[in-house]
Amino acid sequence: MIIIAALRKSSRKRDAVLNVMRGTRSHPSAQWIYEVLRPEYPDISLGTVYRNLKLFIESGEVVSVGSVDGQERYDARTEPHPHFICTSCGKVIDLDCEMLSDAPYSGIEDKTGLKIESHSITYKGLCADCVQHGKRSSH
Amino acid sequence: MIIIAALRKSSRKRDAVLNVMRGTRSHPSAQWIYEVLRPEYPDISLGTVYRNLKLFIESGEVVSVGSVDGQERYDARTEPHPHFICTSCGKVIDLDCEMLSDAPYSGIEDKTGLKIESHSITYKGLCADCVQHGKRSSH
DNA sequence: GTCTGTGCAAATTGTTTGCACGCAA
DNA sequence: TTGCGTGCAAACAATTTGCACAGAC
Repeated sequence: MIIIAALRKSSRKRDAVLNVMRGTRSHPSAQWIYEVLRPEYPDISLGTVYRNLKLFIESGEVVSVGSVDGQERYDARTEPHPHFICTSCGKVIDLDCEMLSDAPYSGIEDKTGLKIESHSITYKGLCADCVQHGKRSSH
Repeated sequence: MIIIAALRKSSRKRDAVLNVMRGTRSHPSAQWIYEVLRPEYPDISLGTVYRNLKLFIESGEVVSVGSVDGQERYDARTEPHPHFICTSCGKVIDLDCEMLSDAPYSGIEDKTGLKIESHSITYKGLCADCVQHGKRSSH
């Protein structure tokens, strides 16, 4: 599928979407990418962002972090790593420290008959900024 | 907040929503709950299901498992436990085995300044049924 | 010519909300 | 009476899609 990705690709806007994804640690939404690209590509459309994100997800170059406040958030760092989501401001932060060992798959699979392909760990709470500003969890 | 929940509640339909949630292990969507309740409450509306789910989430009696195929899925078992999501049929399964220790919070919090309030572990892949029937991951 | 990527706007879909009514205190 | 729970339908918002066109080959 890397081959497929290599075959089927390249256009200025498509590349730009991937570059934005790779150049940020903010785990963006489609809307955010759209707004970042508009200055340089004034005629880009949100549909294009969505279409290309979907392609990148199929090819494995981008991964979804889940949906925050109703918007899907994406990540171009595809090695599994834990995320922290601030329930006040919606910020998504990488927690590079402490990863679940990637071994337990086989044990679980043997017992359950499942075929596990990925896993994710997500912490929720208040980010440092929101703690400082006395924000409260919006739940 | 248990007190608040105890004060503000009780209506046949509201109780019915919570009972459905507590009586299933299927991690239902609002739509699913609605369809289960309709035989007994033919005039119940989807809005009521959503409104009451939101209340239960605020009171902590129900928790969201995340969104699967565009629909939010809920769980009345609120103690943290890992989930498996089948990327072919959308089934959500409890993995009672193997839970991340709940200790690491303080270590992470000290280093990062975050206030962690919850965490979740989610595995994705194919469930036993879909493996057997040769289904493929829809990604 | 064909094929692919795109803008645009319309359609779709899950969820929320405004309003009026009905019931219980 | 006041207040809360609800049905209903409209509103909303994120995402998808149909269509016509542009540009690469």
